[in-house]
Amino acid sequence: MPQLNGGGGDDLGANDELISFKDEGEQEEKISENSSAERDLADVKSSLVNESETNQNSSSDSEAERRPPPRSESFRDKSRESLEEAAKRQDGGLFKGPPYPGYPFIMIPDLTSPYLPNGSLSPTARTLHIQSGSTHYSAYKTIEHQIAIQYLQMKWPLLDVQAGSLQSRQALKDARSPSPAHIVSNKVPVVQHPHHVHPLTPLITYSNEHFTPGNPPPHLPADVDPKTGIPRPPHPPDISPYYPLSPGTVGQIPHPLGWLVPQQGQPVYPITTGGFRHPYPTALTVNASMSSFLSSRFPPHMVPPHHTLHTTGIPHPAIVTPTVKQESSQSDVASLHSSKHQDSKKEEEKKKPHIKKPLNAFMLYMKEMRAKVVAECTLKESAAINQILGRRWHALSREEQAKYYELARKERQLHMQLYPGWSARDNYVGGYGKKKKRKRDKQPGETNEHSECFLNPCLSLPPITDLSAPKKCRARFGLDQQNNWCGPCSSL
DNA sequence: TTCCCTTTGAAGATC
DNA sequence: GATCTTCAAAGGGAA
Repeated sequence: MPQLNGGGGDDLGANDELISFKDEGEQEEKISENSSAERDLADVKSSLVNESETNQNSSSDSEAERRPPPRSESFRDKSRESLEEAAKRQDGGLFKGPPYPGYPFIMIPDLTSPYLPNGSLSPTARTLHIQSGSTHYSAYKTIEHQIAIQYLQMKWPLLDVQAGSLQSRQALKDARSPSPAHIVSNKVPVVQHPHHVHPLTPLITYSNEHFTPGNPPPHLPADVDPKTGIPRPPHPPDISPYYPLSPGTVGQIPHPLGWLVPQQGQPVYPITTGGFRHPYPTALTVNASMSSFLSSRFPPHMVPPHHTLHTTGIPHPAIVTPTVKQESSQSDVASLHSSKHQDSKKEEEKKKPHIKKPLNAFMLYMKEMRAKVVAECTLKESAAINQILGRRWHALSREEQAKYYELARKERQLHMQLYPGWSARDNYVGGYGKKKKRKRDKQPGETNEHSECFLNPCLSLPPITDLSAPKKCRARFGLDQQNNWCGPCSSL
């Protein structure tokens, strides 16, 4: 793992971000070997975390020591080189692989949520089933599969997938099959953490609808983009469980990390350039090299105002056009009472898309795990859920967290590629120092009336003693578990 | 309708 | 460099 290299290679590039790990020591390792329930493990780990936090000063394995030295090389320049190289390969008709091997850019909706409705991990989510077979695909899909294969090989060396082989391609295809038949033969289990879904498992997020074995998309040869030569199927009305695109709104290119948000179906970043129309809006996605390649050829500032939209004209969730309040005759009144400067400023603000910040590791983790926590618990309030997720985050192993840090790093990298001039400051409402919302300041050592709150019955996590709002117990336990409320809450 | 809550991490601003 | 502030997601709840 990168964070364990201690200044070694930086292939994964996440070692500069692993900061939240606590000294869990060998004890945790032993505990991890114990295959007891995840909740118990989380409980112990969380306890260890708390303990280590209190003894942080005495710990020789400080965060600073774990944190590898920052990268000396300009990551941006490095990535740009990779992108250019990838672009050249694409010009040649084939590109061997993405510069960011962490992106398969293929989605399987039915695997993106590995948890059963009751919150348990589904068997199919633990094992990637590969089935042999034969079929023929277009050259485009072959490229996509090669990318996926290479990605799989890199991420899961134990996965017996060979690029270029019909078998592997078919395996990939069949892995997306909704049919239980794909479980029958040539199963290739993927090593995963015993008590957590491999964060990258959802990367194999094919759309079974598009790649049903033996059912090649009939629309493939029907529509070919005259510019790119890439088959461009019409957008089936029921094609996307993620993108509420109307028929004909083809071309939205989901974010490579869209698998992380399968339920919301929100690709994080749009391709701000036009001209590229993807034949598989949901099943196959363009990789970072492709998107960045396009972005590099058509930088955002060269894109007319419609760059806040996809080529389809569908605004991307990552770009939120500032909502302009519809004031009746407001324009007339405003024009009378405001200066031209103010008008122009407002217009700029209106036109300026709101490019959201890239998600950090924890945000990515939250997006993936929120549904599970909601399913496991009866909680509904996000504040309470986030508390649980925060504790679970600390309970994650280093390796598991490292995956999210790596993804977050790629998020930032891609974001930087797509929006070179963007700054987090752009999203500051009212500028720095002018709080948009005032947060409640916690006084250190502040005792709260919720210290009576005890073990969370949902997650078996250590007691949470920093509850501060009267609605905490209600949020945490729900109305149907008022017997677990603390005294003050019960008396409310 | 808008903001708060709540979490962690990243990034910018300030001292 | 340390500290502070804001924002990113989420959705119920409060104002």
